[in-house]
Amino acid sequence: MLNPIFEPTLLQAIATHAQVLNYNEGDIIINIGQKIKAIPIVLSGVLKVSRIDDTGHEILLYYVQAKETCAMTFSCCMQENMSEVKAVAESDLSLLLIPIALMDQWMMQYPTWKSFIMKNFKYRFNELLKTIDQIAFQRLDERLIHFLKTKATVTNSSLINLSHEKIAMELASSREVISRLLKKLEMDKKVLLYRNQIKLLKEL
DNA sequence: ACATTAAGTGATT
DNA sequence: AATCACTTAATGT
Repeated sequence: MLNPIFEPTLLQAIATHAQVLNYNEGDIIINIGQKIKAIPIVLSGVLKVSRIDDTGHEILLYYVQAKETCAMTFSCCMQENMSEVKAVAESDLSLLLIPIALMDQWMMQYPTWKSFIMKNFKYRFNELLKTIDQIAFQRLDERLIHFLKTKATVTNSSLINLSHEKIAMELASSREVISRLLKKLEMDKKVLLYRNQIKLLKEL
């Protein structure tokens, strides 16, 4: 599956050094403060990366999808640092784990590895800028709509199985506020609300 | 039928 | 926009 991305010799190196791990939906892959010992590449499924503040508030940073890797890992792994973020399996997930010890060597040895890392870094950085923009400049209702939309694309379904409480957590807001915003969206025929479920309508 | 959890609402900061 | 206190509705046992 990684064939078109990496050169043959690198694929061999991956085969001998990397391991594949499978996770179930909801599994915590890494938490804040844990040591990072490998670079994860998503083979299938979706990985959610978020930050947690000291009072337990959570804020969604981005999703990592198939053939992508988590750029935060790079900034952490250079010095064998602790993770600054929390990563959770958003769906059933299959990860290719590459020991960080190989990073330096591979960067010099394999051009396709280097460009893969660079490409991901750039993409991730842009995603982060987007979420910063949202938090800084957009109102919460716009953030909520954006969240619902990306959630829908990520799960490939317009039916979102989340409580208002969970959504509030992801957006670092509170349940009541999310409930009221969703209620407005429902009035505008943008969504349908059920218990633990939200149906997105095409008007959104 | 009852307990538990999700969602809705008004008031307050 | 967040928090509190309270109500109402849905769901599990």
